[in-house]
Amino acid sequence: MLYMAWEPTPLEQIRLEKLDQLREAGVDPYPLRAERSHTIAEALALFTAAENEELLVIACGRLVSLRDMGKTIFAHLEDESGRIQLFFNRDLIGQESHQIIRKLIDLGDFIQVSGTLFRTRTGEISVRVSQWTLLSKAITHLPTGKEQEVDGQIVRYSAFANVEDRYRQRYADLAVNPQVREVFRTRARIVSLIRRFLDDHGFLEVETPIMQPLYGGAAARPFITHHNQLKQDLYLRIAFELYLKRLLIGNLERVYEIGRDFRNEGVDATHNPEFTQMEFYAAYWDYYDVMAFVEKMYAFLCQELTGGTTITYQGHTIEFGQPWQRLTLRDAIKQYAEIDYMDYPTAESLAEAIRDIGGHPPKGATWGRLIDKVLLGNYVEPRLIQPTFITEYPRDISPLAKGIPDDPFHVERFEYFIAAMEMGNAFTELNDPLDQQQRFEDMQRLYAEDDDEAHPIDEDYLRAMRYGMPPNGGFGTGIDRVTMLFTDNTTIREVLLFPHLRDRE
RNA sequence: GGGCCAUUAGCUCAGUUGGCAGAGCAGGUGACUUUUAAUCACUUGGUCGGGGGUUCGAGUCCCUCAUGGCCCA
Repeated sequence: MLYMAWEPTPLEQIRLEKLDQLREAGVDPYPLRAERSHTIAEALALFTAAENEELLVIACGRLVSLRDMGKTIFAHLEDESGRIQLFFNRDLIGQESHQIIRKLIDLGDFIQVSGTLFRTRTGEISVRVSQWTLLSKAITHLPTGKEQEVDGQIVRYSAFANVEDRYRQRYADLAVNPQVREVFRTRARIVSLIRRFLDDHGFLEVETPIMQPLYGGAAARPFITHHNQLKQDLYLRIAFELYLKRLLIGNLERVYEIGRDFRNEGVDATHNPEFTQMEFYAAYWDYYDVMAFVEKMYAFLCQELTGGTTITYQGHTIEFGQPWQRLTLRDAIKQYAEIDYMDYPTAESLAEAIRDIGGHPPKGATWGRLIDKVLLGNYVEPRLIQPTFITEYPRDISPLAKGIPDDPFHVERFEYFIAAMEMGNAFTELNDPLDQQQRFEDMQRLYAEDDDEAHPIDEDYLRAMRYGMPPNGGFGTGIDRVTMLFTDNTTIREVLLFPHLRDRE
């Protein structure tokens, strides 16, 4: 991001003058320490329980409304837990202090107040402020207008809604839009629940290199960086797969990692250059075991997050309370595109069949790529609203998955779909080192050097495999998309705190 | 990569066939002894995203660039 030198706006100029006046009045606008006895939610709960007008609280937070009535001033203070009304009276806090609030305190300032709780005439629980301190003066006013609470709902009359500005200044977005804070609380819960679920099932959390001498494990272009002292180019990882499977060779039976992947591709509603991935691998599982486990994991997530077995996503009710639909890729395409791709065993004939149904096959696409990107992506994926496993994928786009016996075309791989989004990918992992070597060599023949599917051959991975890898099932899923699903968001930017945007001058 | 849409005050937005750039909130000054979008009076605030063009005259029409959004590949 490009940072312009700061030129105070006229509004900021006024706040800067107030800052000087505060200092002249002996008020430190940025004191070292604060004190708090209760969060606002705690204070409200205590008072609601006992209606005790002796209860003294010290609360801290941001001023979100200010109504100067003359001798008395009403305000609302917000902390992360909630908001409470403040009642300032000149006779209680003294004339000078009263005057400072009226003249030098603004919306957005952080303050600390102490006082007892009471109900106003209209019944709102409020702090009868006896002392207050400025904790931090805001120079720039927050981008919000007035708001009120109606039946527990906060109604805004001038919300901060410009998408671009919200992402570029997420701090301001978070400060004024509580529902945005809630999305990121949910995201944190999802990560924590997934971690708990895996830990409870005997998985070991590990960390593998983000900067790698070779990249692999997915079809994507990497970012390249350079180590100066070692004079070595390094790739930011596009997947964790090849490192996690090395650990199975090392007799660790169940491992997982939650972390950042980096893919040098377009930026759109579902793609950010860096995103959060979870992958796990379990020895002695096949991809049927993985399917059963994933169903359980989602049922657990849904139960913990919602208390039930369903969520609503963009008006659709998504059900996690029963086994998911399972459909082979071939049957799914027969059903939704009315093509049996086994009738068209070459890329050329399949491309022709796709054109016949009005599709647009990209030039030079392999057989597997046509099935995956065109038939699955355009005809099947948009129809898969309820959780669905699509199984048995073409071999030429799945070099790390084990083949299906007596089927030269397919491998034991599934992807799963929820709400028409591709959510993740899994295989019965290939553990035959010689077959793996053959697959890598086939990929090099099939795909040009600059193709996403083309990868350098990882000789160290093949060496590792020759020591013996237990049969295993592996799984990967995007945490960002899981978060989109459970927070009912349609763009990845809404679930990333700081989504990537172009520089702006 | 292609198409469409958007960009106007700090925020949210109007702005007619091309004819003096507006509103609400925020801000400022003042009034007000418990208000709830407090209210009332007065009031400040603009490189109309940048650049170029057409025109007597452009927020408005044309070209171009930037950023963002949506759709397609």
